[in-house]
Amino acid sequence: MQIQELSQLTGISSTTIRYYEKVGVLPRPQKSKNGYRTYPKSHILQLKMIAQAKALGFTLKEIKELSSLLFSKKLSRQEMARRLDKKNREIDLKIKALKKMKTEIDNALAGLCEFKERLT
Amino acid sequence: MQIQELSQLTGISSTTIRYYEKVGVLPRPQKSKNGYRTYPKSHILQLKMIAQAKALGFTLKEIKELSSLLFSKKLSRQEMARRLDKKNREIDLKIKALKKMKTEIDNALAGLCEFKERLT
DNA sequence: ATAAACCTTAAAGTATACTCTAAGGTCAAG
DNA sequence: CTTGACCTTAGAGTATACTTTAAGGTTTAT
Repeated sequence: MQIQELSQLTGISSTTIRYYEKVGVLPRPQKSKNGYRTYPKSHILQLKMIAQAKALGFTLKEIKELSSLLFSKKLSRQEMARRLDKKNREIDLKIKALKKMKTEIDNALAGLCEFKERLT
Repeated sequence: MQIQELSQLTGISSTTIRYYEKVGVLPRPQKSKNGYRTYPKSHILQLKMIAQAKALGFTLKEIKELSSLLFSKKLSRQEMARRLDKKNREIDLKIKALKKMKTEIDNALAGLCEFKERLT
C-alpha cells in the first residue's frame, strides 16, 4: 500500500504521515526500490490509534511512549508492566474527569428543562 | 483575591491567566482602582475546569464555547439545550475511546502476565 | 525614601504539530 | 515521449498556546 491509500483509509494526510514517521510516532515502513514507502495493513490501525489518542489530549511525545510500550519488545516485562499500569491509571483519571464534565452539562440541561417546565 | 493568589490556588501561572482573559476563555475580573485584577472565588473553579478540559483534548476555542454555554444566558434555551446535548455526545465518544484504549492496555498487561506464568 | 514584592500592558519569542513550497524522480496511459 | 498522477527530500511557513522581555506603576516594610 502506498502513502496516499493509507492517507485515504485513515483520514490523515500523506504529509502528516511522513511527519509522524520523522518524529518517530509511526514506525518506518519498508521502501520499494524506487524509494516509495510501502505500508502493511497494520499501519492503518496504528494511525487510527494515534488520531484517537491525540483527540484525547495525548501529545505526540506521550503517544510515542505508549506505542513503544504496546508494540516494542525492548523493555523488561516488569518495567513494561509498571509503565502500562501507570498509563492505565492516567486513562482512568481522564475518564473520571470526562464523567464529571458530563455531569456538569447534564445539570445545566436539567436546569434548562426545569426552567422550561416552570414556564408552561 | 489578586492574580498571584489565584495562580497558586490553581497551579496556572499569572501570565497564563492574563492570556486566558485576553483570548476570552476566562471572564474579565473587576479591577480595583489601582488597576489590579480582583478575582472572586468562582474563578478558582473555572480555571480548574479549563485546565481539566485542556488535559482532555479540548482546544481553548472549544473551552470558550463550552463555558459560554455553561455560564452565559445569552442564547435561547432551545439552542443552548441543542448545543449542550451535542457537547454531551462528544464527551460520550471520548469516554468510549478512552475505554477502548484501556482495554488495549489491559490486553497488553494480560499478555505480559500470561508470558510470566508460562515461565514459572 | 528606597528597596522588595507586587501589579500593569504590549510585543517579541518559543514549542508543538502540522502544512506548504520547491525541486526533482517514477510510472502508466495515449 | 510527454502528460498527469504519483512519489521523494529539505526547508520554510502557520496556528495554537503559551512564555519571556521591556518598561513602567503600586504597595508595604524599614
